[in-house]
Amino acid sequence: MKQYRGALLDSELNNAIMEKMDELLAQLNPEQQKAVKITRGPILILAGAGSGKTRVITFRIAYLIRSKHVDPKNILAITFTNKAAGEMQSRIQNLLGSNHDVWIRTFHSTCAKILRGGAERIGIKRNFVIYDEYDQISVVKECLSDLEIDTKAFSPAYVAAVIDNVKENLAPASAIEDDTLRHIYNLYSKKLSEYNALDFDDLIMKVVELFKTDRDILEYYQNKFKYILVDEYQDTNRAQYVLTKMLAERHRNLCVVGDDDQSIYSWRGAEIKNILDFEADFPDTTVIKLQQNYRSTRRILKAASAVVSNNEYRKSKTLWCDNETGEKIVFFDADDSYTEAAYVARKIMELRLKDVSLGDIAVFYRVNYQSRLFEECFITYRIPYEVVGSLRFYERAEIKNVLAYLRVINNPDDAVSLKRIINIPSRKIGHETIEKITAYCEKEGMSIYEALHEIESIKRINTGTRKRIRDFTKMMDRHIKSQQQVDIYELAMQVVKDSGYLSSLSEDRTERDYIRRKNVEELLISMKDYVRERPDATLNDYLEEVSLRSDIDDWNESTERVNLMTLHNAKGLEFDVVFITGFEDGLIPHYKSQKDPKQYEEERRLLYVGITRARKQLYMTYARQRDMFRAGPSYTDLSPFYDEIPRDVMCAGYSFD
DNA sequence: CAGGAGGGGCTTTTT
DNA sequence: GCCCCTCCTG
Repeated sequence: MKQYRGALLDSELNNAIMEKMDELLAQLNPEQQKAVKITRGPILILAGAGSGKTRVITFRIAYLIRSKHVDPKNILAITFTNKAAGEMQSRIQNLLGSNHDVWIRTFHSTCAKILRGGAERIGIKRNFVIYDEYDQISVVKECLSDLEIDTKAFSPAYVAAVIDNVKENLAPASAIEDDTLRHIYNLYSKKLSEYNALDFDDLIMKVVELFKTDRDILEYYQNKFKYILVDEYQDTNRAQYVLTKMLAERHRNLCVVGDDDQSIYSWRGAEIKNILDFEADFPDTTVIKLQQNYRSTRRILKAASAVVSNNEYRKSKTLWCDNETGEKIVFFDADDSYTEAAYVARKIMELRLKDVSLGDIAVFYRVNYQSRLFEECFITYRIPYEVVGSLRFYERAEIKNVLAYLRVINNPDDAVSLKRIINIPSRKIGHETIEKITAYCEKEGMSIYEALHEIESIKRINTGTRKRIRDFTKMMDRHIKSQQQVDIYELAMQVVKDSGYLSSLSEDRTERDYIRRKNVEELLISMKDYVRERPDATLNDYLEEVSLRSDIDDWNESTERVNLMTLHNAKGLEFDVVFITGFEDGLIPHYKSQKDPKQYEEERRLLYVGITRARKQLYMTYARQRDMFRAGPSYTDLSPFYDEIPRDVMCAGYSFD
């Protein structure tokens, strides 16, 4: 009887869900419906800007679960940022009205999670640390100095780029033709494994390695992920492509979504050919093109299409729309960058009087340092603003210092972090001492942290220094022990107090130190929140999350503030009013991208991305003079892309005085 | 041997 | 403008 009632309720519930699903599907155009309903086999969804992509993806996942009764555990959805993942997570939750176990993650966090489970299989310890680009540069510098290579001949940044390139393409070290670079690469790899650290690209590469080494693990994930969806497919690199292919091989229910016109990460190894060649890779692919734009006015769309149509290397498609004609694009030709900023500020004041919400306005620029002028100007005009990016919170020195302490506690082999904090605050343990310890490590084949415990056996260190090292080591050992007993917030609190770091920041009276202290406090508060939200999380979990967090993730959309960000950060977002600033030759396109035609086309796509973010009104500004930091003001030329925008959708902005 | 002071260098975009 | 490296001082 009971069972019968249950079944009845279930079927009622099901009917309600099916009705709701039908209702949802009715909101979609025929192409979008196809994109939701074709669930089997490989599918390529070419989703033009503003074509309702996010909606299609979320409906698709809801449809799989509700209408096709797919277990949420069997779905993997890959997004470009954690923020996009979080948004998708909550949208699906809203659609389904309950929690679900769909894996919605970035490539990097997916891989980190897989490695936490099976890394030991390929000789990586479970508590590995993830190195960001600055940590990576530190290791490269160590390598260069160990090998006595002049940093002028091989700049650390260049070497890091070579290393990334090799890994992004899953190439073996032997593929590096230059002997010196190959040696550096090998030493770099050796150091990372000694430090029990992985860099960003390792996360992907090591998972591929793991899958090749252990068929059982691969099969486990192949069976787990019966349905795979990859968003922003145009921005995947070779390693990510191989990984995706491995995972999808068994069930072949792979849906990739992207827009070749919005591929803007080739410099990070992204291969636009992954999306262009998808049909060749999977011959039975269903191709769906979403070409109706629901976002922008006709004029904005016309400008965007005209610009991008100058690219050779693309799948041909035409975006169209039913939307309003809209206002003309306003182009403002400023005498210099200060006038440009003032123009933007005064326009924003004007918009504000017309009841445009500040949160619906965005200012885009090509490079982060352009934000400074706008910030200064907005402060004088009392315009609330928020900078997304630039000085990233987790990359600030004081934040990295605190995290470095925690990283060492979590993984004492992490030499980069250990060297970072051993003399912060000053304990009078300097370079010379570190050098001696490192030499000892080499000889004895141990980690620095181990060597610190044998400090008495290391020669030529004076007694005072020895004592200070003993004190430091004892303190760290204490924290390593107490790690299990207290939560992350408590631990961090103890560490910043015990190490003297917090008081070292409090002693100084400069404005900067005050800001630093505030930042550390902010970090501690965020840890408290983290502990409250995820009481079971380990220190390792926390550090991983922080390493993979980008700052667009923390950005809060609904605030009443003007949004300032780079064109790259603007991807995936939309605003009523958009300002594209610095519309100059050398910035858009960036001067470093002018020689290579492929890169030049990418700059055009970047502009395309910027233009298509605007719903109602677009402003573009150009400064005839711009301060190139030290060299004083220099004269600029208008962007060559200016001529690609049809004259009839544009008009000149006026100056205010 | 640590750490401050001063000079040279360079800055695209970021998971 | 700022950061990093090097050299010199204490």
